[in-house]
Amino acid sequence: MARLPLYHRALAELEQRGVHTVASSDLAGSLGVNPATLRRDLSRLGSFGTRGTGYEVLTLLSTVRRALALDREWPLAIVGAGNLGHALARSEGFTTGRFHVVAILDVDPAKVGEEIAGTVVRHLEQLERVVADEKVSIGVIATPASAAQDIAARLAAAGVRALVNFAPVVLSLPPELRVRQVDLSAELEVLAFYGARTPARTAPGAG
Amino acid sequence: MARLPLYHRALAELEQRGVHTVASSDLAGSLGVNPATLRRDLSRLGSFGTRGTGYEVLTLLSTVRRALALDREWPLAIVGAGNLGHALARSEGFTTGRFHVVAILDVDPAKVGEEIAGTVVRHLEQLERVVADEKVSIGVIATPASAAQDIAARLAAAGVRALVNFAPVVLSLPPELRVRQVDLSAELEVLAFYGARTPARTAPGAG
DNA sequence: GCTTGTGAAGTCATTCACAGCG
DNA sequence: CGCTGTGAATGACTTCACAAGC
Repeated sequence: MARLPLYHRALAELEQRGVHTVASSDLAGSLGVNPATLRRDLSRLGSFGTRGTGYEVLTLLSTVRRALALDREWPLAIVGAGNLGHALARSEGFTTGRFHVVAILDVDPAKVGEEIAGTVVRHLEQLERVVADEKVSIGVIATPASAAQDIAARLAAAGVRALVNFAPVVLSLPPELRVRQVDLSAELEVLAFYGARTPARTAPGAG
Repeated sequence: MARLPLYHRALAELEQRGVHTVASSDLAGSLGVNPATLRRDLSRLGSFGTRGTGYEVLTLLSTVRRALALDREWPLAIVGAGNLGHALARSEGFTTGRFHVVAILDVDPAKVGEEIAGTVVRHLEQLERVVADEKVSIGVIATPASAAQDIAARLAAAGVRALVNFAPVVLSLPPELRVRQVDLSAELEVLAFYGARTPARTAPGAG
């Protein structure tokens, strides 16, 4: 369920603000989602709202958190210590909450030994050992496209169960491996596609 | 059509390799897509293959390229020169082909003046001017979540037509603006969700 | 014989709309 | 009354399957 993280974030924010209760229409509205969709999503979790009132923020938050399995630790390994690898290792998303970067790997000897956000870069040779030792469950591929398939296969063989792939290649892997593809140029290209179709807007301030 | 970039990449690669002709089943197979889906997608572009033979790579490539509007220039502005902004400005996806980073903006005076991949960081104040002067059509938001909505609104008002948002917030903007949301922690959370449901795999090498 | 292009069927997700409950 | 939870309706997209054409 790809919308759960969205709900999770919104609920965490409501909790911060001390809100106790929220109606599906309010929560959905702030997220640009149809209220019925939200209610159906939540009903999958078996979660109970109160008719006439809405959902209790605290209860719902912990239900969603448990559904997302954010009540346990998820050790990450980042492969590729280039621009992107650096940025990811330091990024809030990859260091906040239950995700922890436990290893960064690279082939380049010049990068090995470097410390990024408290983690020392190790040589790619050690991939299998690191995955086993650190019980890495999610691998992050931030290598050039040419290396990605090989790295993915090694991560898979080493026992990793899920991958986030930032390299612009379609990975072929055993189907039990969960893969999320994040493709920066594809995002831009999709925008170009639609942008070309949208009539040009008039200058700043107009309209 | 979110699959076009995929086709585009695969076709570019085939062209590189000097392949002249390709069948839908081959192209689709290498991309993990159903051949019928691929054929239907391509037929939307009005593109013609040859029955019994397949598609001519060169023709198809240029058709797809034109459909993606990659036959014109797309000037980008990156807002936020933190870890992610740096990485994006230097990343291949953002510098290759028809996308060009024409401006990088940040509030932090310490960052202003710094040169990243040939572009000098300017102060956020200049956003409106830069968008107009450089005819920026796509804005990239790489700021903290707290700043994103404000920046997005300014970019929109300044005349930008599409946004890629890396900040973990749902932006509320006029609907004629195309927005692509890229959310790193959401990707991880989705994997955690599925990962928790998959039975644990046995140790490396087994299976 | 091989592969495209596409009606028709099938699948999955979203949304409507309302009964049921607080 | 208001809001949830959910059958039923809708809609979007995918896939099948085959006639048409090289």
